[in-house]
Amino acid sequence: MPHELPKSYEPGAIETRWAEYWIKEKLFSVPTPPLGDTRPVFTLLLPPPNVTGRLHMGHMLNQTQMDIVVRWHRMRGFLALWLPGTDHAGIATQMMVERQLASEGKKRRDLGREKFIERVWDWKKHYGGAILDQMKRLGASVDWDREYFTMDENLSRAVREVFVRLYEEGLIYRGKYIVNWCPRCETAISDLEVKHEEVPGKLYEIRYPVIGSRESITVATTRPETMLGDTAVAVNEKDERYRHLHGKKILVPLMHREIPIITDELAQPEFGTGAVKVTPAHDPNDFQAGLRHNLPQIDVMDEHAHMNQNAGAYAGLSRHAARERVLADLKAQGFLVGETDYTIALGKCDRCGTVVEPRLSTQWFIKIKPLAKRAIEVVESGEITITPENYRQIYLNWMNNIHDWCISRQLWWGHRIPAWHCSCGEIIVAREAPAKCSKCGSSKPKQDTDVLDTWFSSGLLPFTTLAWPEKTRDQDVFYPTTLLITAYEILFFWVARMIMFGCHFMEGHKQDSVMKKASGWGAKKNDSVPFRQVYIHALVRDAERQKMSKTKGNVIDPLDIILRFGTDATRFTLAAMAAPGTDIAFSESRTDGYRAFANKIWNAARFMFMNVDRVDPGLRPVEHAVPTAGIPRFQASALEDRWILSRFNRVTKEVNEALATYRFHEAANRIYDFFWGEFCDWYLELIKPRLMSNAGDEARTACGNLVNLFDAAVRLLHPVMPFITEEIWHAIYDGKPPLRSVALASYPQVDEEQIDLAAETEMAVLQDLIVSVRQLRLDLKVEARIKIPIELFVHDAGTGISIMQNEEAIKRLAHVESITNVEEWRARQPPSRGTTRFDVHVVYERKIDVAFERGRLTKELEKIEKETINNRKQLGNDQFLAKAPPRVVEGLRKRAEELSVLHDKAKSKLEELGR
RNA sequence: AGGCCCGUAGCUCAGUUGGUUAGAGCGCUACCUUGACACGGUAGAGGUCUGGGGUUCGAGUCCCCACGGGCCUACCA
Repeated sequence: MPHELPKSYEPGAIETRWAEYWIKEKLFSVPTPPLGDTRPVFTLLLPPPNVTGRLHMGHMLNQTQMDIVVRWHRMRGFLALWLPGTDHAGIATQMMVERQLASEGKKRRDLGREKFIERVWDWKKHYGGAILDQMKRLGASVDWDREYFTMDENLSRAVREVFVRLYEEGLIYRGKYIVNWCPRCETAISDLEVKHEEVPGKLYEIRYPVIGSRESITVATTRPETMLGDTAVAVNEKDERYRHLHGKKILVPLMHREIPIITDELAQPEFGTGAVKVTPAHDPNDFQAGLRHNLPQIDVMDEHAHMNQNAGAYAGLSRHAARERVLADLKAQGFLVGETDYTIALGKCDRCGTVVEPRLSTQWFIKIKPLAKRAIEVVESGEITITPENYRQIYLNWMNNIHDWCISRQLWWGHRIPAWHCSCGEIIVAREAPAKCSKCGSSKPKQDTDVLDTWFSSGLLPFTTLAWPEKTRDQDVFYPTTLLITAYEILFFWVARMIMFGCHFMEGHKQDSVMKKASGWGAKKNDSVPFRQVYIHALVRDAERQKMSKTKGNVIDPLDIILRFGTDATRFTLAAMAAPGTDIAFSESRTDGYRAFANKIWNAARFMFMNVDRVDPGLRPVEHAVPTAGIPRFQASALEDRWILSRFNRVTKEVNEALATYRFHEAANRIYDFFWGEFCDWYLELIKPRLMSNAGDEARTACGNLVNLFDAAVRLLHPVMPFITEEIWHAIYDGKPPLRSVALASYPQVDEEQIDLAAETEMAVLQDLIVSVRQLRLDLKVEARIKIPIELFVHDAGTGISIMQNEEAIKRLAHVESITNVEEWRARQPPSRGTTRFDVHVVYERKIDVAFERGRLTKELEKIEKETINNRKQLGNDQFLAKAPPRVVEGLRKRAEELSVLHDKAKSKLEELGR
């Protein structure tokens, strides 16, 4: 038998099968389009997950949204390129391999740099692909032929090129500054990689004796151990209390070092004692003050944050131990004069949680202001739009306060800085290793040992993945990328840096003008931007709204959810909950509900096939390879046909609009309501008699409509639920589809001609009637099997005709034996119901529950009266009539009439009961 | 310190520019194995939209304050 679908919906088997098929068939591979191609183009760069990563809910949400958008564009005829790849993740990957080594009792230095890097590549080969394999399970429609890794040779070459150019332009410099240092990772990290945490601490007051006087000056500090490196004490010039001490010298307790008292704005009279110790080698503010006053920089710690020989007697102690010892000694010698509780914003390494140490060291930096300038302009001018809009301001605020970016890392794994140091002191920055020093001619310049911050290379991806610095056809077509969908967390890390680099290195770039225009970007002036739109997605929290974290143990594993409910249901959940700007509290009950939705679709399909196979086994939908409006071959004769066709078109319109504005939840909900609430609940029920009919072509036509409608609905849903729709779509064509995948079929578009307001209104009245009778039946506790007669009064001829024409449907769906037209008063006899269009009375011998019915009616009447009061108040208000739009006033007037009718009915029925 | 977001039915969430009667899923209640589906069908109960002011003809929606919850940015010791 054709069209066979298993009896029950089992997502697991279906999904793995299609996921493999899509990859095997290279369905989503996009070859370079030829010159003269006029198609619209859509490019999306996958935010590269870490090679060390495992799929989490954030990825899942991110990828679901991207896949929806990409599939939608592809089905609308766009040349849709989605570029996948992974990030080499310097610190994380190095940590991973170091851990592996540790289990063998080895350290990275035992192996040496080269061997270590070999190990990392080994590791990458074995475990690095995990997250991409997981992506494949999600059905992500990426172009696997273009998969990249940030350490690939071509991308590495581009990184060197960028570094050299920036250096030559004076935008990269090297210098000795205070940087954030992670003593565990043994590397510098950028400001962004430091996470601040408020912890209770103490503010210590230490007395420094003034030389040549009996006086002393008291400073406040949260880090007493750094006093060992103090080279001054600062007071504010305006502070009268210390005026007499200007120019005096003081003695650093414990170290017996003479240091000056300086006047500097660093010291604020209101805070603490108004005097502050200055430790240029251990605090960024003090560092700046030190430069202003030409103070010595005494570094008292080593790279592990242990005290060094400059710390005198404290050498060898950890910073924590040193603090204890220093405090004890100060106390013993009478220098510690106070300690108060104080909340400290402690900086910790984002990666490993170790307390970061501000450390004086020589690093490479990017002078960021010149790059930021253009990155601000393109957002301000709207060349790049950011959704939701509040992130635009956040971006601009950050950009306007940006600091230079430390890009060197003391790691082994990463892009090694293309600078060579000669013994003569010369530094040669070059694309390839120089044979000899350009200054002294020495033949052995050594390459800088540092590597670049991982974000340095990922910031280049929008163009380096398109062959930059070469100029290629791909670049002309696919750059700028169209959209970036990502998490707020990396707005600064990544998004901002891509914008800066893109605007800088792609300046003057022009996208293929025909394709640009076809894609809808004709009005955009700037093609140097890395993307035209940014969509920031929500954070996925657990059902209790808590942020998921490993330490809390509340992490929801998407693969586990997928295993239990299917990928389609999981995707649908995330889409349906993804209202822009709001976090998602993921709840399994929702996913469970959407699995039921998938099951509903499944069974509706089985029902369709059952009928098709009986009526016309060769029946196939009209092929829709090219975008067509509405459902052209749908033969709308009966009311329900016109109605469902209209509803389909309306929903199609809404879904397309929702997707265009990233309102994923709206798109998902529209489809859900349509498919279940309208198509299954009403349409299928209404056409059952015709499907079963033996008369002429009736069943054949009904089947034809059904198949064409179902096919269109499947295409409408496909971007959100790719697997079940693929399965059913192939089944519709009995395994011999006109295209290799529904993903290549066209996306439904609205045909305004097929929107039929009259049919929708007429249908609504019928639904009201059927529901009214059903309500009465339940109120009267009529047994389900029993059919009952109803008596009806209609208020207008149109309704009368409509009810007559659809008599059989009413009888069947409301379980009615006969319909008799009666006078109004009779139709209002309890038990009855009514709307402004009709009154219906149910003929049933059993007495109604008078008390219950009275209660119900009283409640109804109250509601009507309440609304009536409100309604009259408004209509009686001249201001309202004068100022409100006519549409609203008209609506209220119409409602007033309805209310009066409804009021009379309820009232008279109540009186009826009273008798 | 500055900024952002949230508080709507028992639970999880919608509610685009302020406009008529505030919605969905899950859960709950009653009835139903009607020939696709019990992962189902039919109907129902359940909300003074956190509280208090204000703007407006009109506020869940805009403004202010308070309370509660979350997040981000920041070099004040």
